[in-house]
Amino acid sequence: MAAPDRSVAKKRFLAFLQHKNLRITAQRKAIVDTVFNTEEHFTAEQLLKWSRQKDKSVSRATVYRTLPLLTESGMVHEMDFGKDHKFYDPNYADHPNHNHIICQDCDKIVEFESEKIEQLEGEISQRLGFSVKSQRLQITGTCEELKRLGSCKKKACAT
Amino acid sequence: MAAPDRSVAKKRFLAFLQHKNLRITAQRKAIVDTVFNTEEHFTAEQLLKWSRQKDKSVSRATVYRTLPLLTESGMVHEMDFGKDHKFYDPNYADHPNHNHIICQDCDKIVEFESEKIEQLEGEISQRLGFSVKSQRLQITGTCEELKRLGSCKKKACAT
DNA sequence: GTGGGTGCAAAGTGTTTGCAAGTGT
DNA sequence: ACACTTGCAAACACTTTGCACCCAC
Repeated sequence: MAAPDRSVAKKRFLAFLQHKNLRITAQRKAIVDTVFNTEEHFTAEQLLKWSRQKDKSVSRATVYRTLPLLTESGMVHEMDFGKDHKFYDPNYADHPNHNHIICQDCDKIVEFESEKIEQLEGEISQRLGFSVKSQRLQITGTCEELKRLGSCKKKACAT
Repeated sequence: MAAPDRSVAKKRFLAFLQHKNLRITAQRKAIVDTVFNTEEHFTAEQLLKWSRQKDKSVSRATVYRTLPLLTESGMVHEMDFGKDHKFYDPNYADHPNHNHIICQDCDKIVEFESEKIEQLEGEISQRLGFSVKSQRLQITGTCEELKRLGSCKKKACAT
């Protein structure tokens, strides 16, 4: 449930592989299935764990070698919040310009889109003599839960 | 030249140290002088190099141990653009809410402030149930030089 | 059959830390 | 004096890579 048109993104990625004469191996299949079956942001390590549940032969190296392909294809976005590991976001096929807000306590990440902000970004970049290639607005804050309860549910659950 | 009120930031930082019962050693002095004598963004490694020009006894470890103090004091901001190392920005004493745009080729970083964006950020965060603690808008793009010449001056010079 | 792909373990990279000696206050 | 600091090098965490075998096309 709650599965948007992820299958489209998946197909696009497989096409991307073929187009580059890259092979669709069992390991890549497991990784790709995993990526496009979740709507959550994930880390390399999580992806490894999840993929291994589908195919135990998936190695860490293959995950790390596949991740750049996923981002290169545009189907997945790499996000660096300054934490020790990067997060990957499989929702870029549908929403290529969304932004993120992350709770400083529980790492909860919420996505949002704002045309106004996009527009402002464009104006400012132009004024400064840049062409925008990508943008990311990261807001760090405390989510309501944290404010009210002193900490977030998610923190307790996040293993 | 082009030295704003950096001396103020420096004094504030030294006061911050005293307030925490931390000592003003020769090494810290060299590091702090370096930080507040530049208006450029720098990396840990650059800071080490520059500081050593003032005091050869400054070690990498001390730089890495001092950096968190600088950011904790609020006088310096840590920025993670997803590159392999972090950048530090000594301009936050004056402009606590500025944003950055970085050239994907030459790493040139330009700062800008935008009240409108700040305002939008506040609105959006509230709607999503967050309280903003800090925000950073990072735009990655190509600077005019890169577009016109195929690469940036700065890249050639950056050693 | 062949060129790309894989797992493994070793190597890298930026950053952190344990320790014994040193030093501001 | 005492607690904070330091440099050094070893340790870390995440990611990348060399290599010999493997397999999708």
